[in-house]
Amino acid sequence: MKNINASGLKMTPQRVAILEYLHGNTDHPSAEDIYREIGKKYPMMSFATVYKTIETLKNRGELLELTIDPARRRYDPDTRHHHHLICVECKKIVDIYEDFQISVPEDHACSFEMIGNHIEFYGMCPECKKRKEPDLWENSPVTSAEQQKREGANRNSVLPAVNKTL
Amino acid sequence: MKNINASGLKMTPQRVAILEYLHGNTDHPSAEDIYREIGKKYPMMSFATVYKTIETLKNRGELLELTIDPARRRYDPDTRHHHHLICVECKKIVDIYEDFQISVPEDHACSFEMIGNHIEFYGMCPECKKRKEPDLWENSPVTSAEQQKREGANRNSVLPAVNKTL
DNA sequence: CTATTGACAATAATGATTATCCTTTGATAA
DNA sequence: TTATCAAAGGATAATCATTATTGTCAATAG
Ligand SMILES: [Mn+2]
Ligand SMILES: [Mn+2]
Ligand SMILES: [Zn+2]
Ligand SMILES: [Zn+2]
Repeated sequence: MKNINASGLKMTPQRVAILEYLHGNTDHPSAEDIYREIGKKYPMMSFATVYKTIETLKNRGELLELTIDPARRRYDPDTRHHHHLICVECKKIVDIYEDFQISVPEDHACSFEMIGNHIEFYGMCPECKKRKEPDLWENSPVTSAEQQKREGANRNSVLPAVNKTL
Repeated sequence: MKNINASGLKMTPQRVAILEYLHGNTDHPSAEDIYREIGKKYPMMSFATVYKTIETLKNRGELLELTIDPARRRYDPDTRHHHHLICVECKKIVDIYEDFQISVPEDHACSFEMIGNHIEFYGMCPECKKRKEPDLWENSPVTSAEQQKREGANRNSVLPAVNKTL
């Protein structure tokens, strides 16, 4: 995501805003995250413009599309090779820059020509861990509202497969 | 995915058909793949039934939802912990059962409680490799139709991020 | 036999993403 | 500076996958 005004693409206020928002951002935002955040400063911005700019940046190799969340695509302005640790509860994503030297043995690779890899780590962030702890210490039954919320969060879970992958 | 009629869930012709299709299947099919295939034998089957059955199986822990393909969800009846190797060209997915013993060092894990991980390997399958080779040996310019097709395939690529991840 | 329940099909609704269409604007050079 | 024009933006319609709703039916309990 280097410099704000890279060569070759026409700079517009909208693009500057998106690039500024993305620059150094480690939140792995969705298209809507980008749209919503920038909308605060530039309410006239169209959602279509966000999508089109994302597409442009992807094609230029300046933005990665993460396929971690089944509900929506997330984007990563850090195009260096790295991995991700995802909170199965709140869906927070943190970068992992370890180099894991993994490689598939020839005999298991089905003659594929290897290009790369990406590891998704699943876990629970400290905040979510704390938020769930109380249940273990309370003997009061959860209210139906709380239960509802919890089930809902689970149903829309970013990582349904993940919980089972363990 | 064990026995067709596991305890607890009512067996119906539709479910039997889906379970039979899924049993031992290593294609990681999408909901539509399942619907289309089963439709050959049972044309009266509803798409909604496929989705509901998928949901049921997921909840029972007998089916994993893969978030590998940004365009659609894919399902895996093999719930054992394993990884996947994906052809960036044709999107074929093959299972990798190696145990990679990877773990994030404490100081990089942001105090997350680790739950699991999943590795996506990217590569090109032998068939796709062969299908692309000719270009290297031909000096004839590609036709606009061929070019179009190639770009189209790239635009809709299952793994746009992947090519860049390298 | 009748009520209950779970599953089905049909179909509507949602939500994210993409496409279309017309207007505006940034960059270039006369 | 101004004319030019392709690129970019905005509004909005269309798609596509997925989810929700509704009425019907069949198996089963009582
Ligand atoms: Mn990242
Ligand atoms: Mn698999
Ligand atoms: Zn969390
Ligand atoms: Zn292939």
